[in-house]
Amino acid sequence: MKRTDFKNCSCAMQRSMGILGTRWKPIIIYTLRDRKARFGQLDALIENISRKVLTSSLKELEEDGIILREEFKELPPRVEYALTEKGKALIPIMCQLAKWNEEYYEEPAPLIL
Amino acid sequence: MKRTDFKNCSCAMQRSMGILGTRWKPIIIYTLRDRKARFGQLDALIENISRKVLTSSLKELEEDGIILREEFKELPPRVEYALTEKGKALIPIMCQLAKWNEEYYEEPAPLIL
DNA sequence: CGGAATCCCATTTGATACTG
DNA sequence: CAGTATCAAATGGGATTCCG
Repeated sequence: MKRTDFKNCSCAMQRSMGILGTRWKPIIIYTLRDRKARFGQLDALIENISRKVLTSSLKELEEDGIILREEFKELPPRVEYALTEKGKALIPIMCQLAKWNEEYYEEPAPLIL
Repeated sequence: MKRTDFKNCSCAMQRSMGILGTRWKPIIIYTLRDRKARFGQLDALIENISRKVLTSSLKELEEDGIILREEFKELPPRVEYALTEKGKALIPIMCQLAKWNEEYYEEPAPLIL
């Protein structure tokens, strides 16, 4: 069963995971919680993400109605990504998820070299 | 970069995804929100999950301090899984995630065959 | 600048059968 | 019952190059 098939499951949680159940998508949404951002900005803001994953994730999130892609016909080209209402509804949830980690996170012991 | 490497990132959201950023783990946690459950119960309650994925997910969630595995020395064997405090702290978040989907979910058009 | 295209590897997920 | 073992397949992910 592929992930996107989850979207039509009878369980709401499974449907949510059909949209969000990857490593990077929640991070992208979290990054857009308080700003629009251009492709290059997202690439810079999100550590370690590759352009390919960023591209495909943005496309899928757009298809799922989470983000909006706005293309300006300029030179050099400019594209801005922002959350839709449906996406904005996820902001508090994403923030709680980050906060949850901070509350239970234990620093890894520093390596002595 | 593998998912588990996320756990030591500087970004709290990335660290959360290092623990939860898969299809099935949030669903497992959600299923345990109001009950303990045995392995077989989880397998039955969670539609379409395979035993292998269930096994490995439970093991990792235990390592990450999200769930507790209690093994009873009986015959036939009995094992119960329950959320830890750290895991319980995720319950409201998981519930909001399910609720989010219900609010924005549109029934797929029925197929006419 | 914002991708798309290509190539390739790693990880995740899955089906099935078997075991203490 | 609660897993393992095994094998296979899908998906995710990354590096690099190219283009309008």
